Amino acid sequence: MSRTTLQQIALSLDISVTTVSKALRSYPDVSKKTIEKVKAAAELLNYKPNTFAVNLRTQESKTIGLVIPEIVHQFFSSVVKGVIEEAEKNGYTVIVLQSSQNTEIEKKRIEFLINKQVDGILIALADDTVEYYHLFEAQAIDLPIVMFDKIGKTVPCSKVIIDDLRAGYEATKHLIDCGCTKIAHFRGPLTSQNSIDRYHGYKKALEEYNLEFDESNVYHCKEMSFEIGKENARKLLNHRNGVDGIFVNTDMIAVGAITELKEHGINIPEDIRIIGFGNWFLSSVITPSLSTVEQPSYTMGKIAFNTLFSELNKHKENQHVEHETIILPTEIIARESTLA
Amino acid sequence: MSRTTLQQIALSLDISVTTVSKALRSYPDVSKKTIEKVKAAAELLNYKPNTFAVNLRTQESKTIGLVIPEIVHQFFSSVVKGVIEEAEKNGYTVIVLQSSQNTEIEKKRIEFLINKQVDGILIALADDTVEYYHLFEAQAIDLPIVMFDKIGKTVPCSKVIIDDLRAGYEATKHLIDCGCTKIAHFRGPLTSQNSIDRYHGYKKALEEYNLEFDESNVYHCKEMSFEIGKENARKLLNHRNGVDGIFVNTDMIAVGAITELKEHGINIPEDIRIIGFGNWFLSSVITPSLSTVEQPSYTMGKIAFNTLFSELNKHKENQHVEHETIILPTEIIARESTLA
DNA sequence: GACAGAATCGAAAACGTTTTCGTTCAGAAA
DNA sequence: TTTCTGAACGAAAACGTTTTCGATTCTGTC
Repeated sequence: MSRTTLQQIALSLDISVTTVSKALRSYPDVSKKTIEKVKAAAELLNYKPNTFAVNLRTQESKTIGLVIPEIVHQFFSSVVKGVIEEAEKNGYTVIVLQSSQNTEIEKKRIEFLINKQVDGILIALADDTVEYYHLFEAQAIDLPIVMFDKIGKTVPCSKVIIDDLRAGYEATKHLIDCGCTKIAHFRGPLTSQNSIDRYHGYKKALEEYNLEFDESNVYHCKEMSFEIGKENARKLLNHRNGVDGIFVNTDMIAVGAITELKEHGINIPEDIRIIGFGNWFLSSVITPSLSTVEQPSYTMGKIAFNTLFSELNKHKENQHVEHETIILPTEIIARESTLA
Repeated sequence: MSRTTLQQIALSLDISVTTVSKALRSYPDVSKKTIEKVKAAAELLNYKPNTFAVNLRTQESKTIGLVIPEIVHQFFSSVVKGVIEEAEKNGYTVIVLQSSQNTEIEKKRIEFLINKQVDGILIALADDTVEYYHLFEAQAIDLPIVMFDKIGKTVPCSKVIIDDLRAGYEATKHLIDCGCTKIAHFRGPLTSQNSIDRYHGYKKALEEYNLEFDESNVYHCKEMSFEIGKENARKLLNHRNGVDGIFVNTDMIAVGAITELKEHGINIPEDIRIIGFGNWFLSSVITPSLSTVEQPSYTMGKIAFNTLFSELNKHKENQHVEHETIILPTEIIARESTLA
């Protein structure tokens, strides 16, 4: 009752294992007649190649690793979906791992994938990752890496991202367009490239529209949680400083902020306008609904896989791979929280 | 620059490959001295066993498959997290696949996992799965299967679930306790075991408290979406029938319903009280916040993996495996939408 | 010095493929 | 008849482990 092997097909047709293997792969040096015979027998005996043996022989696993900071996360789970679907179409399997936004764990995950002998790695860095030795180690043994969303700018590999600076600029400009004159920013972790760029976009918009930039109106969120949003909203209320608009680094934080502000009797958007980032589902159903920046996740996953896939193929042909950086578009979604 | 092999360690110490292999696995028939020597050399040469070869030799992959209906889904992504973490602790890798709530795709996924030669399968069935031939096929080749959340009651395997009937009963009872006398139910797909059981729990509660059961107050949701919630809320308003409470099969549908009801000027909880199911994060931040049934997801993932893990081990020892059904507790979370 | 028994090691097979390189054989060309 | 060509097939090595079983060495005992 065990799996059919080439051996068994060979025996049943009284030919060699070699010929069976070649027939199934349609080698030119086996006659059409035997090819048909073998394929029929394989079908009949329900032959499925033994993955372990194939892997050992070909030295590849048709498997890639996908490392993300968090799994229970609308953006990342959506990326995962895109990657998995695209991988499936191309005969690849994906191993999903999470770094829990922690460089040390991220290192372990990479090492795990190296040991598992995956063919390539897709990764969105943890926010506190500032050194890339673990990635270089993978590259040293010729493992192709493609980064997405949370990248290290100095790592020599392909990248799939959005233009966070531009998006931050647009979000801030949206508040200005709605009449805000004193705009605060809830920024993300200091080492997160996304957060840095969105922050710069925020500053750029203020400058361009001749609004005063005041460092004390920038609130730091060490993590992307609802609680942090509430906490910073409280700080802002103590300090206030005439703020009439807030550009928040992430929807989840913005939702926390809105909740806290409402509890303190602040009217949104009348007293303070708010725009978030990411266009999470929950932003559309809270009261008031949250304006935000739509950011592609599902397609980012698909594109990330496909660039890795093409690198894998070039790699197999020993062709030179040119690293590319793909920038996906974002879009302002205006809702109640920024009504003019 | 390629990976170190047992061969190379053997050569460097002038002993046989056999001894190296045995030393690394601390066989009793190799001296302590050589064991140390070998382990030191392995460390020095940065030896990592070749997974492909190990798999082929041992005929196991230390990999399991996990099939869920949807990845971008708070409940299931949380299960995934639990499974992956527990797997990692025990040296297992997990391949995550989604069935998109579609039996045909589910069959393909199972077949894929069989071909990939995973050691076991964890699955939450698609809602429209009513035949289990694809699962029996896996079991026929001795692949252990553990089902969770969305199960087929007649499949002979271990299961990790909640008591949906009881939870449905409790949820309905909660509405009754809050003073509702005419309670509607938004039920899920007709073939989903969860939905069936919750529906029965609903009926049981009505009976026990002598409230009239009226089939026309049961609204059918073929899928678990926000839109379906709005749609059914609209139907309910047309029909109304004096309904003052709704037990909704899923938080997402409940949120859609609340949104629609608010748009029609219905006050919640004054006019109609609502309780959902699942305790999704968004339920706590919408207005009014949604009462719901807390349902373990992360722990369900952990426990599901662990039961599969123990079956895998028994399987290896050729021990008989006794199938068990583990029922995890649920809890009513009372919020604004059911204030008395 | 002989010998039993324990301690230590290694040869070889096996897992199931893929691919290189020969071999065979029929028929064509000489 | 001999030689050559090309089509069709197969033997064997290789991928890197693990494990069985036989061989060797060592220890201590009489």
